[in-house]
Amino acid sequence: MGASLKDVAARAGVSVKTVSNVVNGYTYVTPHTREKVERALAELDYRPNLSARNLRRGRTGVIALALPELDAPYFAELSRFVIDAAAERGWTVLIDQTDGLAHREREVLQGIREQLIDGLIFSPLTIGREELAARTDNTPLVLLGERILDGPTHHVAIDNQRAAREVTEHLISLGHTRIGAIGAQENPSANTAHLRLAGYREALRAAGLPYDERLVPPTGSYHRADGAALMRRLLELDEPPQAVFCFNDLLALGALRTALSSGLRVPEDLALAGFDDIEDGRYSTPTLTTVSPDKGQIARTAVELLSAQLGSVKRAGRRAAGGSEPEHREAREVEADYRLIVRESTVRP
Amino acid sequence: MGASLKDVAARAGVSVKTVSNVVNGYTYVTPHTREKVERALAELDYRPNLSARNLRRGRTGVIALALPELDAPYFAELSRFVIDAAAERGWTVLIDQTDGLAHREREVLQGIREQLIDGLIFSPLTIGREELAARTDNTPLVLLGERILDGPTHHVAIDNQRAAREVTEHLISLGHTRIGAIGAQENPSANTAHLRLAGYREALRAAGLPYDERLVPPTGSYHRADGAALMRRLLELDEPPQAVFCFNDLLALGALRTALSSGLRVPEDLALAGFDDIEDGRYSTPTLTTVSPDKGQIARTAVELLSAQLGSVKRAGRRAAGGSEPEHREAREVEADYRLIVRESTVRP
DNA sequence: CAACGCTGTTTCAACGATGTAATCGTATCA
DNA sequence: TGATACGATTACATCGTTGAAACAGCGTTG
Repeated sequence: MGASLKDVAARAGVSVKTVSNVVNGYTYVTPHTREKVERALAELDYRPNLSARNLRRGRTGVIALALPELDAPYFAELSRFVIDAAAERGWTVLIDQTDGLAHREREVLQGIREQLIDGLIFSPLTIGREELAARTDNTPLVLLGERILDGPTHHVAIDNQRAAREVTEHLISLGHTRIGAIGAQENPSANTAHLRLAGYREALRAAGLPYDERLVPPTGSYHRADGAALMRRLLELDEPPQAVFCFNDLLALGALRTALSSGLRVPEDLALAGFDDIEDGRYSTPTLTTVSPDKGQIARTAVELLSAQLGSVKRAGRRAAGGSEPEHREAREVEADYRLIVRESTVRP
Repeated sequence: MGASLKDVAARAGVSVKTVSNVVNGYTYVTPHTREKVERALAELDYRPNLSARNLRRGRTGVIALALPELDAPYFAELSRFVIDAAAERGWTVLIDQTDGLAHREREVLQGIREQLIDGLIFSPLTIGREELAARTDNTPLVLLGERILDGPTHHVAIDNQRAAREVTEHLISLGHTRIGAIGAQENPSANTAHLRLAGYREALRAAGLPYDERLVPPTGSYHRADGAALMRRLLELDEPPQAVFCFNDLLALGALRTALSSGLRVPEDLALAGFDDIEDGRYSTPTLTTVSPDKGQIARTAVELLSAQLGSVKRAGRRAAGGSEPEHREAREVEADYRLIVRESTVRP
């Protein structure tokens, strides 16, 4: 397979290092030599051996993106943006699926792939503050979507609470007074769920509406099936809700399915709103009112934050003997943009 | 950062190689030594440096999965299965998005990541037989979904033509005589599209129905938007179809959206069928009749085929001097299972 | 008891690339 | 003309790991 620097050097009649210099754009090389080398490079179709280069340089050019499930559309869409943003910096992305399992998330944090990756973008589901603090691995890290406070960790997220509040206010503005929510979670580490719930309650309170627990059935996960099941429970109530805010679009699509097959008209009999703005929601019937986070911005920002950390990490080589104190750059919390998008599921055009 | 074998060896008071032996489960190590070493390993939290290991072994433990778009649900779902199957073998998956662009697909084939990956699973969209034959890189390769004949390439696919025929037969069996198809492609390399079209025509012919080109508008891509647009064109015909077979579920969901918002009832006024069985189609209203390829089987088979090739590739080391003839194991074509799943979009329950 | 064959461990070299320092050649200047 | 500076190239060590081979110790065997 691939030719090595040695092969190229032999062919060009120069030393290995000179070839290396040409490859790396070192300044002091005679045009004549450079040309010879470049011809040899081309003839042998030289490709640097990344393992070797990484071993020497202490960098791999690969970052990991750890997320719960690749087949949840939100994450699939986000991944695409992350991969694109990483590609712009010449990085390759490797994907780790945690399935939202605590032990898998812990493994990711502890750096299963430590030696293979330069950095980690992590969208946690169940991991909490303590686990994060207990992290010993010091691969640069950027968290997505979770606002885990007072940690020394960079993260990117939208203001979930405010967004949730706006959705709920929108439902209230339509005249609904009995508004349900699907997606509350009992796991105390499920930050996102808590924030969205808080936003929902805030809006109710501000409007002087009561908070009725029966309208907020908890769930463990956020798939269509959960949305469908929870909606069924809501419809069984003596006094079902007139509107429901689902904490993500998958839940909303599941709920929509239940509602429609129960003979309800949406939005006439029941208004439905989601969160995430996945593509499905733009083609469902009715189309889905939702919160649209700027996924491109989130991805780009995450990659930038990673890049910044990478810059300040000293080259591998021999680790500074004894120096074990973790670097304490302060964590940057970046707030990404979002928009409330009103569609047919809450307002007939 | 990470401790190296050297550090561990020093701590345990043995040679580096002995530590390596313990790490790699070499048999002949005294329980006593082993224990000492293991303690040191644990104390220093040793993790092998993969770059170094790979450099030495000529393997990286990473395979690439190249596909058009991660955010198309079919590919997202498939990716999850591939990642899982790879994980069982201790491999990590790196994802390459080609966007179905010919030049990106060519790059993938020529091995952009050559030095980073041990193997490639590739789901091409536009690449044809010639490009495949022109491939110089000899990283083990498995193709997905495309039946590119007489190439020396392993591949996994379902029998697209037969499946398409069955879908069409199903529509015919419902009594429809004017059946459209959405998803035909003009690009001669778009094998899958041609096979599905062939299956469709085969069914028509067998039933003695005429093939009407106007009912089969071509498209360049397979997104919801395309399905929606093409459906609009079909509905504008003097004599619109009574049933439409869409070559994938995204097209079908787009078409469904157009049909419903045009006031048609599905399936009463228009029957719709898709292909791929993505989760969206199980929660749409109506739910979607579709062909369900066994994605798990496809993924596992692809990984197995790759594994088999890897086994027979000689360790890196110095490439056999001069020996440049490509190995000619014959290509294995594996046919994966699928099922026709009839749902509400063709038959009211 | 010498030769042999095990087990257990070590030494050495090598994978391919690159940083450091040394070297060589030529032009410049006092 | 000899010292000096600098441009261009090279030798060497090194990153962390592992295969090959050597070696040491000890029990067997003819």
